[in-house]
Amino acid sequence: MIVLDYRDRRPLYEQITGRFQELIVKGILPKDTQMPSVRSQAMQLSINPNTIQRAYSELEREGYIYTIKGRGSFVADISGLLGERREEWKKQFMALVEEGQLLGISRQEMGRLLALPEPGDMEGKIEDKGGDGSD
Amino acid sequence: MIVLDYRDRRPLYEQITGRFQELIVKGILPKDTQMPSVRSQAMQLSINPNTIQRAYSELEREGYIYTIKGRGSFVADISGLLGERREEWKKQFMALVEEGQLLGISRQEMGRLLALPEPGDMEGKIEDKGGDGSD
DNA sequence: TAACCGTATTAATATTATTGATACAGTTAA
DNA sequence: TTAACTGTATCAATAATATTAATACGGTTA
Repeated sequence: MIVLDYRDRRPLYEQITGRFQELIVKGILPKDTQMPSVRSQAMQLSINPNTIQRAYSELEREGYIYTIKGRGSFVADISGLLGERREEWKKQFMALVEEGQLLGISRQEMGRLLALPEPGDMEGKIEDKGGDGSD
Repeated sequence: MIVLDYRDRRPLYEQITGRFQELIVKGILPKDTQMPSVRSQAMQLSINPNTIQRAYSELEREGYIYTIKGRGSFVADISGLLGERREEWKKQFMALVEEGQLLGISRQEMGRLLALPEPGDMEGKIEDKGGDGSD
């Protein structure tokens, strides 16, 4: 199910997380399927169990799997799958905040930007029958 | 003008770029002021000229200074740059905020992210006594 | 108890980032 | 031209970090 490529620049645990993400997203590993145990998977790939452990930790952090200590790890319900995107978003956000500080924009000022409701921020789900009719 | 802090986790060249950015943004180093030469600045700080060179490369890439080979490096005109950049930054920021909201991240949560103090966020090592900073 | 599960801690190692040593090239003035 | 400045490029030494492994620990189940 998993194949390692030692010509790949990426670290082993990253290859493994990527493969499992693919298998899970494609539905090949459905919700609640038990993942191979860290030891069996490690033995099968001839690497250290900790490397599998790290891959699984990542997968869990990103919401792809869940773990029951002593029992095993299982494929999570990814119908939402927002976890990964949120993490990526946070990274971007923090980077942008730092950049803004170099431009002389204080965090306080950023907070004010957050507080300002934007034009068109009024929960656009409300059907406004008196609108301009566009859309 | 520049002081190194060896207790600072950040690399030397990053400390240096940060200090100069501050000095330039605050107007202590006005437009067209000649920067200290890489060698003199290096000697003054007792570090390798290459470290200053790297800092200057960064500053130039970011538009804070310009260089004339063989003559020296000089403070660039940042009057437009800063306002322009801030506007651009705000656009990016608001766009990212909206994107985050689509991912289910509330503005309140974003505010909490802003509040987190970062490692190495303690600026203020520069002695700014209000002098004109000429040298 | 035994045989499985995941997890935490620490160390060895590989990779990358940072700084330094040195040589090269452009500008200016004597 | 030479001499004394300027920035720049290349490569090596070293510091910092990332990656993997060795090992021991605690939970679950039959």
